[in-house]
Amino acid sequence: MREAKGKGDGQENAPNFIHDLVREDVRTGKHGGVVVTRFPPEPNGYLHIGHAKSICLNFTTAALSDQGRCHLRFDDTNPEAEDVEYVESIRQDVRWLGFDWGSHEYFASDYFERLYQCAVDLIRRGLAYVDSQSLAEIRERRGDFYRPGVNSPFRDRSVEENLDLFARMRAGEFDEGAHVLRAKIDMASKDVNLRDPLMYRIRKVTHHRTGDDWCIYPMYDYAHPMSDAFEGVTHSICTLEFAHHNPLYQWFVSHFEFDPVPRQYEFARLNLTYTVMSKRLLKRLVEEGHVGGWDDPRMPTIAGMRRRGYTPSAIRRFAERIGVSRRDSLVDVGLLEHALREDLNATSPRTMAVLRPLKLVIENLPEEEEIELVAPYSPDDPSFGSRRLYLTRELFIEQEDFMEEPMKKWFRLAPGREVRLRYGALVTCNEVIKDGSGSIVELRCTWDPESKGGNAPDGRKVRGTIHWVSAKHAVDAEVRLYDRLFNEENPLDESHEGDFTRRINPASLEIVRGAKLEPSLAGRGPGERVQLERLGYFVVDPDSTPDRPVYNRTIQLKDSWAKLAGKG
RNA sequence: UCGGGGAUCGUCUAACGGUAGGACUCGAGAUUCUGGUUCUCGCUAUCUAGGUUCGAAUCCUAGUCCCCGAGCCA
Repeated sequence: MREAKGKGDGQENAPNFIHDLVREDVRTGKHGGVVVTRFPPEPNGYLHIGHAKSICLNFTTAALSDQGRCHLRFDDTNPEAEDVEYVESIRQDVRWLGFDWGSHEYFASDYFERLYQCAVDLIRRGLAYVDSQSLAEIRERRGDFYRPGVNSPFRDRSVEENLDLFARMRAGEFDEGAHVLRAKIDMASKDVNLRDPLMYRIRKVTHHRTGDDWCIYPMYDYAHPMSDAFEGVTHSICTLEFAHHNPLYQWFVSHFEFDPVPRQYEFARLNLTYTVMSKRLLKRLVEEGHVGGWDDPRMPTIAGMRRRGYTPSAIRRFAERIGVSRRDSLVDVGLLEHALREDLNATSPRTMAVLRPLKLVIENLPEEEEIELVAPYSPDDPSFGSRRLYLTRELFIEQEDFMEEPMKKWFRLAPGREVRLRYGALVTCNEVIKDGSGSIVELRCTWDPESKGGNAPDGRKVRGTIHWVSAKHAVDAEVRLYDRLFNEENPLDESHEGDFTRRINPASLEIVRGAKLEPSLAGRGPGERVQLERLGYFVVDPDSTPDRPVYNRTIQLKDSWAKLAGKG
């Protein structure tokens, strides 16, 4: 696969405070100049473009040092929400984006025994205790933003009793909710996360990897920093909502002799216009049938974008261009689309297809004649090669490319007007045939045989060039035209009426069944990308078969005519 | 009523006491067998009010607004 070269893709000095800071650490030789990062998804859903930003950041940050590496770690500490189904999809998505974690694939669940032993160690040192309050009591005694918490009556249990209780929790002697293990920090802390946070809870649930080996499971706040430390992570990068956990993160890792001691850094998560990014909301779109699934081409999931025809390098370049900072932002999806077009423009072969066919008959071309033409796949790069087209008496052109009463600045076909059939010939429209109801069904034209191939023989100016296919050679196809999923920049804006699903764009998918493809488009397999000239970039959908090709519109070309026409 | 984070063109993001720059968008033009691409030019910003300084987006003071935080979720 060709890649757009030149501007971007790792070469630019992208704005990124994490990179700045890590470069400084490398320069000063911190951790021996080595940088270890990790991408830590919970296997409970599909990855989306927001995760892509994080993946790019983690991998490119690690690449800042020669011996740097980025781990893929599944944060699977909550068996109730997680499933192996997601593990493979996550691997596939990260790989597809172009990143390689080598042998460094880990699961928090692989650390359960070690985490348990570390917890025992904390108990021995009087830094953790078993609390036997009910959930409601714990919540009540935690206090709130304005009032400090109150110590649990179980806070001062002896080490022996704690050890015994914790062992029996593990052994399955207690019901869910009977006890929890808590870190003994400070119930009066202004930071509610430090008010004796829970480390373990009892869950008699089968884990997707450890089965029924465990009935106590560590909490994120404990498992995450420890996992980072076990793996030798140096820079633990996460989104801003975890900033409050940083003191706790440090508390845990500082109580053991880790080298290096990992440190957490936070950045602002990605928000994009005209979509939603939360797993919960995306799940609703799927479950309520607003879209066809997690890989629906309208979804901002990696799987959806892949099916839509996005390229990994466009996503990477986008991630790099938007930069990394600590401010909340809502990135214009136009930035993503620009990166996409930039890549597709450089890599897609040009072909022709007609979405809404209008028959055009060349009266001075005999029925049996087939004029063979060679058309390049790229207007400016011969290495793309070429394919054959056939000019015949009956052709299809786009309904939109004919206007019976042309408005001003109309360059396309109209009665008495001459246009160029792309790589074909110059044709002039003589007559418009209509059916009983007055709709145009056919155009009668003549062609200038001197213009074969599309060149004006005498250098005469022909402003309009339109796409076409030979009726005899055309292949029928289904084409799915996708547009943005929501009508509003921010579907979650509270000033709107009702639920966010009310902002779904009813025209986000239009299925065109009678599209006519040029022959070269028929044999292409799922994932192949092309430009349909003047229409946009398209990709073959997995639903496609040799007899029944299905193309998805990835994105339209920029259209300055639409802009002009729109202004009246 | 608490704690933490953050405010720079329409959008994203630089400038770290010394010319507010880049990308996207938008506008004008050139080129063009895609009203595409490419090229040229242009418009648009430091949250507010004070202060320090020869000089402030940057430092100080006081405000304002936004985001996050009280799961046995991550």
